[in-house]
Amino acid sequence: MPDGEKEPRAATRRVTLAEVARRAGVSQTTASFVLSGRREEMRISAQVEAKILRAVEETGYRPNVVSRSLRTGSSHTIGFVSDTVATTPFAGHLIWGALDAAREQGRLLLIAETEGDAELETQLVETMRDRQVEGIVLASMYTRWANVPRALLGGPSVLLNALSKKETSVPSVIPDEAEAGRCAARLLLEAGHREGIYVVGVGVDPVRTPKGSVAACERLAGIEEAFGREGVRLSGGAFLGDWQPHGGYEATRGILSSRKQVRALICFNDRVSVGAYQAVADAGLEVARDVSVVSFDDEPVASWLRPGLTSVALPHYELGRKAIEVLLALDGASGSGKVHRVEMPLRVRESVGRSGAGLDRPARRAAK
Amino acid sequence: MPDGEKEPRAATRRVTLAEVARRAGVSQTTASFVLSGRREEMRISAQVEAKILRAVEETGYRPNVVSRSLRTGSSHTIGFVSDTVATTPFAGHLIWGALDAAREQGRLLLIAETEGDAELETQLVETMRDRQVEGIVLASMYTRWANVPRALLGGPSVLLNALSKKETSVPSVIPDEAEAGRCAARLLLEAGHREGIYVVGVGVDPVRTPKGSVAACERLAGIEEAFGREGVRLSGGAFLGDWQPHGGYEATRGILSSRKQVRALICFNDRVSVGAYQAVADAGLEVARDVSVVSFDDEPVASWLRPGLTSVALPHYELGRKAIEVLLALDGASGSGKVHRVEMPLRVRESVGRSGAGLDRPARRAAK
DNA sequence: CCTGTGCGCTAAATCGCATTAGCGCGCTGT
DNA sequence: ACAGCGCGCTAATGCGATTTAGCGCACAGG
Repeated sequence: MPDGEKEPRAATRRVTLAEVARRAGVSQTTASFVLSGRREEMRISAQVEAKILRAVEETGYRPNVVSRSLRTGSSHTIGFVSDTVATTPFAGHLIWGALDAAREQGRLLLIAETEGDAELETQLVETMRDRQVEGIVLASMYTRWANVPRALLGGPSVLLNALSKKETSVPSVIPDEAEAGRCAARLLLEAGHREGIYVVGVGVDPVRTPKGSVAACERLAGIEEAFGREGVRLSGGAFLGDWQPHGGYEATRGILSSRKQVRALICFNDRVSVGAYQAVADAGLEVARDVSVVSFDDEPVASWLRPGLTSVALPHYELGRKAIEVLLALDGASGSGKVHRVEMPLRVRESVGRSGAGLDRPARRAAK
Repeated sequence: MPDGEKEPRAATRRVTLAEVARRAGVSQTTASFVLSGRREEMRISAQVEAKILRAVEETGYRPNVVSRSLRTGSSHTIGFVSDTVATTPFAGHLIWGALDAAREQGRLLLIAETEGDAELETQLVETMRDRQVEGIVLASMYTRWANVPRALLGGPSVLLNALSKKETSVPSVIPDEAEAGRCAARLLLEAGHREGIYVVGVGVDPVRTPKGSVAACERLAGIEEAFGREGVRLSGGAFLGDWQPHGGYEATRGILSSRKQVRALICFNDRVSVGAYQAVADAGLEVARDVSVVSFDDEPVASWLRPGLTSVALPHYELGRKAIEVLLALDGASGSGKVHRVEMPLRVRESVGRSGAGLDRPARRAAK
């Protein structure tokens, strides 16, 4: 056999199964059976198989997935509808995970974005069903409570990073925010912190959290639970409508100036932490030595800060994967509203110091 | 008419065009013509049209796109294949723009990711063609030279954020990096800077740029062109293999310690700038007052830094849009390798100060 | 009265594959 | 010798739309 000569195959008409069959001198049926791996089952001889495979090779035949989908009713495609893939940049990892899981199972993803528009959401879900998707993942970019649009009930679906407000049969995949809160609290406890601990992002005097944010509520609950178990109480908190650096800066400045002792901050995301770092520096203090900081999300910026920011990571990649896995495992009436929680791993860096490391420790005994 | 009672339509079998036709008492053909807006052309009476539309309304008919695709050969779907959507988080805006442009033209996006694997790339492109996509956008997450995989030639396609190494018929959409370089340089010139200007990210003594990076080459070329026109020369540069904060920090530290006067830094991306800020602070200097900084990309972090980082933005959203527009405007043999450049807008913040603002200006006269 | 023409609609083929039902052949058993 | 039974394969149908070819009817013209 000579060296495989490869001409740049022109954009010519595609080869069909019928042509392959004709070339191999068999029926289309036989070719179909062989190519779908049902040779044994259909007792097609090995010779015939060889002829068909050769014809496939020679013609460069590729099955037309559209046609197959029409016949079988499923397109090996999954719809991924999100409110905002792009506006929350690093949540692209949700898609990444979903993409990987889908590819492993021979699926592609059809994606669309609603930008929070409910009508558009319904429309897009229907457009996807029109394309015979096997199922739909409805993703939110931050963990929140959402309404399940009716259109979603027309077939298999999964909520990603969202919980239904009402009872529903649609399963959810979300990060385990409560455990993340406990994890952050335990970390501070282990470093010896028992007082002068503030949360930045949510209020505690009257509990106050950004609207609809599951993350805020569950993280706070987790934090208070873990502290409560050790008899420790938060010294205060600062509510923020959105968790951006500027708000974090102002809030932290407020905390640092008006209270007595500030030993640790639990910032509700990394952007807030960025602001907190700036405020700590402005106050002539040093993160870790004077004020410990724990954060959530683990965005890239967490590793860019100095000292490196210890953060409980949002497992976006894993969430994306899990959503696809749950979706594809769904059959019929199963699923039934189950909530799958994915662990949020702790990324330890240098922003937490031992209690009293930077100052003498007058308050240590006073605790409890 | 009573209030529209809405029962949660069960996941029942879909209504087909045949059923609609039967219900309206007309042939499938007629129904098809009406629904595809060819009523006038086919001289279908208005009454018949009304009957059909009513039947559609009553049954909630939605056309099966798969079937239509089989017949027409196109699925109103565009393939979007990227090397890494997710690893470079904020480039998700590429997808965002593409998504918007596609939706405006009634298309959905089928996406996949190669993670740089050429074989996988070919495979995915073929998988998409198997699904009868109208065309394929092959996107790169940073502007670079790339090989056009053969599979791409099997139909319409566009390179996004990438240039072909060889002559090709595939058009490209990329940011106008050279103009961005000129823009950054002009900004410094306007602020009175004429010396003590360093680039961070690429070398200048022997020119040295990260492998395959169009951005690095063209930005540098633009910078030198704009400066050259005014008789200004770069005082030096620091090559970095990858543009991350740590490298930026080290490089800037080197520049600040070993040279005489450092008045301005042109950092080749925002991450490098993050490191540069830290190094400037460590040296007891202040950004803008002592050392001006201009950057590229305009990632979110640019606005988080203090003082805010002036940066020439990568127009990801616009790039994504443009790619889809170019793709859909492609017909047949047109396109033919045209390179579309999208303007990179300047985002002015506070990191550039007037030359000599922070010190007395002994060197000012010496220039030229 | 017959033919021709245009109007308004329909029958039927088609897209490419999966799948059900069944065909012809050779072998076995009585 | 003939029925019965697998074996190895094929004919034909259907998925749900689009589209080509053409049908019947009413009306006009000769």
